[in-house]
Amino acid sequence: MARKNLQIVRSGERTNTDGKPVSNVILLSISDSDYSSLRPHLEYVSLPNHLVLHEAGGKLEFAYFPNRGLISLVVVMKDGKTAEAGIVGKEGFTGTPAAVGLSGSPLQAVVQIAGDGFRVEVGALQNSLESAPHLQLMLSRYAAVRGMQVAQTAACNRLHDIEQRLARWLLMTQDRVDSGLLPITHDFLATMLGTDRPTVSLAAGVLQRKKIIEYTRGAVKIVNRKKLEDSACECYGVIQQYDGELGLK
Amino acid sequence: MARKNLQIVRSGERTNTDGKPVSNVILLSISDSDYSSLRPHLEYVSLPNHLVLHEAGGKLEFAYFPNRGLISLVVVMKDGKTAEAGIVGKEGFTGTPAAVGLSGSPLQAVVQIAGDGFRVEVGALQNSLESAPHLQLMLSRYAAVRGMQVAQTAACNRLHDIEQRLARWLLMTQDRVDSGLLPITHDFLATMLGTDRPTVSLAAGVLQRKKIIEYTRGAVKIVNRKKLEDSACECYGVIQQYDGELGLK
DNA sequence: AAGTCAATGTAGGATACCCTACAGAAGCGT
DNA sequence: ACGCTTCTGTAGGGTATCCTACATTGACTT
Repeated sequence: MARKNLQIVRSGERTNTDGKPVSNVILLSISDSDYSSLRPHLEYVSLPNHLVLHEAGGKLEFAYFPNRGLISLVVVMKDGKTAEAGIVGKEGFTGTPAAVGLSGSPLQAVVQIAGDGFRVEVGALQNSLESAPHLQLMLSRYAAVRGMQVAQTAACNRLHDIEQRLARWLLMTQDRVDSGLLPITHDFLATMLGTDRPTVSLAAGVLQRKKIIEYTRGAVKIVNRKKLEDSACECYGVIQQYDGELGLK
Repeated sequence: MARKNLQIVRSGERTNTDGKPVSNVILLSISDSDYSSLRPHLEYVSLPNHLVLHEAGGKLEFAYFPNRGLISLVVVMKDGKTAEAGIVGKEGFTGTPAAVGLSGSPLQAVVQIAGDGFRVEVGALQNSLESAPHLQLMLSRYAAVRGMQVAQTAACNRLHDIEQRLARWLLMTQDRVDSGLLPITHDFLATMLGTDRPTVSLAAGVLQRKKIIEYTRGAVKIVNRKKLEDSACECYGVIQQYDGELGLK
């Protein structure tokens, strides 16, 4: 059983200059030389619940590479309505526009499930990229894959009902946090799914009565993953497939 | 008034090896050296109505750089339902995944308004990119901007009603075809907007009675662009703004 | 001029969802 | 134990839109 520690040792193979271990998949996957050019600029940060990393429509200051936890990318309308356009876990990073020299983003980046990670100033990232072609490619590639996922989400938002979309969201989230217990309220699910809280409670109630999930105040537990996949729309499979193309999963 | 021709002369400054003039904005904006590495591979193609350039979920064979006309990127569900995730005119190109070394795309690319343009084999494009860093950057940047537009669309699909979305679509389309007369049927609008044909006819009828558009069989004419902008949701403005960040418009 | 096909007009029922409101329950601090 | 806040349960009316079906119109063919 002591062998289990092997994995922990591996994830500690890379650290930032403060000695904080890296488990972000992109940072682990790039070449040594590319990583070393970025490493001096990696600032370890904790990512507490509901922290807003970037305001919708604002200038990008930092790119974030999560180690753990989940960041949601949310479109915020003028009337306050919201809908999620993408989620980022340890397999990705936020601030994709910065990776191609753009300075703003219409998306709000908000911590949906607490965790930690590293942040880099956009300017420092862009400097590093000039001498780090492999990193450049990995970031562009991740951005392209997430673009496809967002496209699928766009159609899903239009064509599928709340129960399917809720199931899809839970599955995607579980994939990114490696846990069947998701600390999330109905209210925040409503923000993500672009609906209101009672509608979420209704849909969650249905899934709970089917013994697929269980939930209490502020946490959803996935009880029967198999059935949850059956409840989700095909969009989950499509998105998962293009995740796989990254070779990150 | 003869000076107006200047623009036409400019758009004829670049040609492919067959002497076909280029008016695709990306191809016109890149450096001479980058263009010359791509030029031998540019095959002139006409883009007739409803031609499918790429099937949803298939391998990418060609990237397309439109001169004129409009290409829609459409998500197709298993049950045949569809929703548009993005549109490409002369300001862009299709095949964004190919630009970062990926081979597939979940999106169907279909000609929505006839035109013409150039296509390049994905392999040839990827070869050219290695020695064309500026092109590489422009393609990645366009992909990133379109990603933001898709994100806005995703939220719009969830939060805004059919009349607003129809208005937005008409505005975005007019921006890309430089014409107030759009050859498009209600049926295809339904495919784009992720709804059914009667719903489109209803919404179009409302706009027509308000003297904002006029339509006959297979064509929509924008009569009052100002009012059309008032009818659209804020998403149009957001998308337009990020178009501007490219400096392409 | 008739025939054919594609595009649009329209209707009526079904339904999912939105919106608001309020009640109950669980956690948290004092 | 108490009060306060947050979270969830639930209801009921209103509405957009979906779905199906059918009529009508326009364009093009023969």
